[in-house]
Amino acid sequence: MDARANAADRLVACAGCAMAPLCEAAQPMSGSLSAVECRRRLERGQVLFAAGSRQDSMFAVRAGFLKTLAPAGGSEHVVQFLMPGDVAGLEGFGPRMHAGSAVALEKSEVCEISLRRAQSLSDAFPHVAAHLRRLLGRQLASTQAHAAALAHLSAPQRLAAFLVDCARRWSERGFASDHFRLPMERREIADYLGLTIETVSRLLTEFRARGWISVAGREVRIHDAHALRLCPRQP
Amino acid sequence: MDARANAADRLVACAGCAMAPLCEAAQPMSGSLSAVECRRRLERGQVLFAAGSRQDSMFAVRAGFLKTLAPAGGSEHVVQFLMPGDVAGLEGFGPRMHAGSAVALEKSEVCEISLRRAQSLSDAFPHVAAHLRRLLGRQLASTQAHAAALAHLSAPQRLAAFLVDCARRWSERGFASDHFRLPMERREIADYLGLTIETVSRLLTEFRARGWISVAGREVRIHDAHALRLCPRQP
DNA sequence: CGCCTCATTGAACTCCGTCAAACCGTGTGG
DNA sequence: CCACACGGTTTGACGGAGTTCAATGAGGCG
Repeated sequence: MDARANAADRLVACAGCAMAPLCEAAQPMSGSLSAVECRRRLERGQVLFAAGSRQDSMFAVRAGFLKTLAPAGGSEHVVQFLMPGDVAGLEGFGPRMHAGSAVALEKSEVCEISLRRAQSLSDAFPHVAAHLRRLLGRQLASTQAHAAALAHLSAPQRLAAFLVDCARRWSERGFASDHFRLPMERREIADYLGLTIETVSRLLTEFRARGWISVAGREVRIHDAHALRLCPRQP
Repeated sequence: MDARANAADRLVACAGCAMAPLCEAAQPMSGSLSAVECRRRLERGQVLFAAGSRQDSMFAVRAGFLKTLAPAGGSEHVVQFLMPGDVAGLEGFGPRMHAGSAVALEKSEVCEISLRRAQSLSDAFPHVAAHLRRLLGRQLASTQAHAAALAHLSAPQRLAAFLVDCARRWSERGFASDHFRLPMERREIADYLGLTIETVSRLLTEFRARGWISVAGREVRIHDAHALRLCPRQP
């Protein structure tokens, strides 16, 4: 069951992977099959890279889920959740050091590409360089949108937007658009949204009572995405 | 007076400009003096680029101050303030369209570099491509840090951190490290920090009452940066 | 089964937003 | 020059959204 799920994830991983152009560019260049130098398997809770550590690689999620954390006044804060096909470690392009860290939410597998490799591929293939810039630009735009949401949206609006966003990203990978699993704890959702676990829990039951969603543990089904999107300041 | 201030800004602009490597790379390549194709003067309130418009340039602030805005549920939200030497428009590398907009806070001047130009310079000079990646990576890291601050810090902590950050960036450009001008309105500070004007105003007087800062209109002097950094949840 | 972590629910509190009024600096026109 | 208007800022009083504290319920695993 778990193995089958991982296999299914892998199927979409390479086709829709954000790193695919790098791998394709690398194929005719060297004997290796792709730009990926090694794959790493991660157990739940295992750290892929830690804040402050030297950055010499970027990563593509091949299977499973991860979270990335940014330092915030001594503590750390969840800044994004990574699905298969997503990329981690781009923010380390700046100071050559990881500003934040990445941790597996469940048994996962990532493809590692060394920065040297990425750099030489970029230098050899302009379209790879452009692709990396696009990736960075997209991630920057989405992080800005997240900051805007934290600053301006009420708690119900934030949670509703989060659920809709999860469904969208999940369906973009070829899965059901109205049914998905939240692989992270409530605590991590709350952290990501700048709320507390209690508020998240209360709002989920609120949404369920209104018939907008079904929640069973970490399984979520969306019944009325429209209502979630229009979620007013106080539901 | 205004002219003198602008002149002073320009002096640091090129030496410390984030775009400098592009200009230096372009010099021996073509007859032009730099990578900059045109300079644009902006009046207070003038829009440099708008969300949804086609992106074909990036910009370096040469003089004055700007704000960048991200769309947030119909409205817009201030995601950063740009000082001379800062760069705007990188988030458009993704969708080839400006996700957000940029507006001048006061009479300003920016250097415009077309994306085509940036691209060809990147392809010709690997170190320019690496520099662009660094810029994007840095901006990504700082936007993540801002999101973390919005999610986790109390109102006083956010404002204190903002003041300290302004002082740091201002001093990095060679100016006084304890004395600067806030060129934006209270409304824009509040927007950036996810607060209201009233809260910002109240906290500024609070900080002043504690002797941590002096405030006279938009002029700010920091007396106790240490206290600001340690600013507890309720001051 | 017993223990642990995670999740849910309830009640009291509080920070901060909302509403409202006063204040101030600047420009404008009589 | 003064009166006035106007946008931005400050200050006060109040209420509510969301946190905090606390207790209970529900799975997961040895």
